[in-house]
Amino acid sequence: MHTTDRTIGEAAAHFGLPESTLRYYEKKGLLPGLGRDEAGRRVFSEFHMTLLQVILNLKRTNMPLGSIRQYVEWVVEGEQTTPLRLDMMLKHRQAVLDEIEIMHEALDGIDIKIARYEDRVSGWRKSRTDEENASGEEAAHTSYRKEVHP
Amino acid sequence: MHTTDRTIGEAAAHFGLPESTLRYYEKKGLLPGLGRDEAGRRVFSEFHMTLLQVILNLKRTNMPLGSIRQYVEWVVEGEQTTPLRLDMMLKHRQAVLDEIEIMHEALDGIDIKIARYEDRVSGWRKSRTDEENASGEEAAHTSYRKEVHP
DNA sequence: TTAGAACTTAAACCATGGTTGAAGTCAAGC
DNA sequence: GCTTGACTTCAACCATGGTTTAAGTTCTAA
Repeated sequence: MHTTDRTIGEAAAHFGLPESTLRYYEKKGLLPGLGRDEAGRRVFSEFHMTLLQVILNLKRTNMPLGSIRQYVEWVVEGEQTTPLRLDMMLKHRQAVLDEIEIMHEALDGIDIKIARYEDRVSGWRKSRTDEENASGEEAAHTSYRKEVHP
Repeated sequence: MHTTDRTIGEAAAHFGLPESTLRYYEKKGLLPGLGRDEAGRRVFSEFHMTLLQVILNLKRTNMPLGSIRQYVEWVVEGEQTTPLRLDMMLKHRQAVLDEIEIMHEALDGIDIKIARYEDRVSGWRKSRTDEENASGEEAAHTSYRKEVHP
């Protein structure tokens, strides 16, 4: 039992997670070899704290818990799994970069909406007289309303 | 019934989604006013195709269906909801940018692992004689194995 | 006119990622 | 010695985002 060991409460506070999540992660095999003290309480060693940091990095990039578990199993198996881990991380990195690019593209569509809404609102400020300035989606919307409430 | 109208099969093919997902979206209120033909089949108008494109942009940026539904309801309510929609989109855009930044930071941690694994593998190629070159995580891993299998 | 493809509904089912509740144990301070 | 807080287990529950299944209808083309 090392001085750097932590209780579940301390580990949870450190990472800003509920204790229930850490118990759940252990149950899911993400924290292999997590010890217990004489009273049966979980002991988070420095290794497990480091591992948790890695797990959270993978989670924040949307790796499913099942894949994280595979990765952790390879870590436990030792250095002979290095090529497997390297391959997994390289693929994951590319998947994350792809995902980020897709989000950027989707953001472009959202920015167009923002621009249209800002124009509309500032148009309202310029003149409250011309009530008919629908365009784009709103035109489609109007025609939809014509069809449904003719 | 317009010439640009589509069946559920055509709409699904257009967006690369299963038909079941489109039915599910309608049930969840994401496709208000979706019509039926004489035989009771869904009719996807141009408005609904445009709306679906917007829905998918929001989804690809991880907006929950419940929020998308709120947005769609505001679209149906008309132009007086423009400020609400603008506010929602601005907040969402910032949330997406934040999320992308968090992913980039997590990627940095992953890149460090990749570098370590690549070093290790190329080290193996340089000399197969020195079997003890553990560092970082692997050192922690070793000490963990000492604790668990002493 | 009959088979097959394409659609319909409602309800059940599924995976993921947790959260919550009940009932109990343990160590420390009053 | 007794309460209080921090922990334990196990099972049940939950939300999200669909997918699947069963049973039935309808258009299309040979």
